[in-house]
Amino acid sequence: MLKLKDLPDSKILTKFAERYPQANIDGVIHFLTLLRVGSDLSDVLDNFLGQYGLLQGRWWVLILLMREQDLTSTPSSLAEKAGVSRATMTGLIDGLDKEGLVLRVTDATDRRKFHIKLTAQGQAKLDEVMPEYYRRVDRLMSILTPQEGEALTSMLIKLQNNRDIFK
Amino acid sequence: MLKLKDLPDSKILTKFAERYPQANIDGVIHFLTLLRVGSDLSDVLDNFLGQYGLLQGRWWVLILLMREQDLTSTPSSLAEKAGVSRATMTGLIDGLDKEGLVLRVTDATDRRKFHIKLTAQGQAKLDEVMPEYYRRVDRLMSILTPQEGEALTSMLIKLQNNRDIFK
DNA sequence: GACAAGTAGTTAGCCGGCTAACTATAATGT
DNA sequence: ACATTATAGTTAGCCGGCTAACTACTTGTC
Repeated sequence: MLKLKDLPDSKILTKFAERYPQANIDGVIHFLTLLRVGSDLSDVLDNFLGQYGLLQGRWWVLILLMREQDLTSTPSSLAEKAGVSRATMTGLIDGLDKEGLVLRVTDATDRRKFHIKLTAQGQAKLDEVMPEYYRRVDRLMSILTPQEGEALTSMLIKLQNNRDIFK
Repeated sequence: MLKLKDLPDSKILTKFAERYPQANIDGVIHFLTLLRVGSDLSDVLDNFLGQYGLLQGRWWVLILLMREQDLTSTPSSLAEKAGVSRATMTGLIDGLDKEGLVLRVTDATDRRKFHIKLTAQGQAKLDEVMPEYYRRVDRLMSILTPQEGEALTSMLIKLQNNRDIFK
């Protein structure tokens, strides 16, 4: 991804505008800024989680399990909720299982299925990570006023809902 | 990445709030929404570029070259501007070179260097992609008013500049 | 109750990032 | 001028995604 500081200056924009007169420059800048900032913040989050031996994928699995009443879910359901393929979820669960953070339990009535359960160690890992995670997100986001935060999310969701237009 | 529809509901939030009382829930939702929408829009862009045999990495290289006065730059400079490692840039240039979209020219005075030049085919590829790209970005972003777009970018840049706080 | 169709999970192999280590060359400092 | 340090680019190998193909099992239909 391009870096923010390399967003086009006016001389370059003119060159592009001559060749591609239909361009809506402001829209492009807003679009690229969104991609860039999203990607950078994602990197920052991965970096933070890495200090605890986690990455976004594994961390989500633990959180999704903690959300469940009985701390249990299935690979398919986890994949769907985490927004990754079932194949990827197999790998995530393998890793978490190996580290003892989750458990694979066979289903008595449907032998195709597994139940994935958050272990005490898994919960302990979350208890280690989450307070610090919340603290840092709070510090990051507190640069925006609550009203700005609401406005930001509302605009993002508009774009999200509008994204099929791009296809 | 988690899906938007799986942002926590109030029952789940209560559970998390009890265990992690320091959490600023609104901040977390704004943060996660930003990551999610950024990632989804990035996927949409890749998907679009894929229809032309490009991906974000390669596409950026072509654009960065077109920005140059003489359509020429060096691998290091391209890597820096595109925000990827030099190793990754080697691979991107390999691919573009093989397809005839760019050219590697040796430097007469410094034999460590190459000059990477956009070829006529490379320019033609951009001429094929860019008008449609601008059209689609315009359609996507036009869901926001110009004022909203400005506000969005201004907030994103605040977050971007604040991200070291996360480390 | 047998067979077709559907579903859960895994495996294999690809892809585009990354870091670290390497080669070649240039610049610097004593 | 020569040794050291720095720089440009590449290579090797890792990692976490993906899709497609596969196995095992269940469901539904005749």
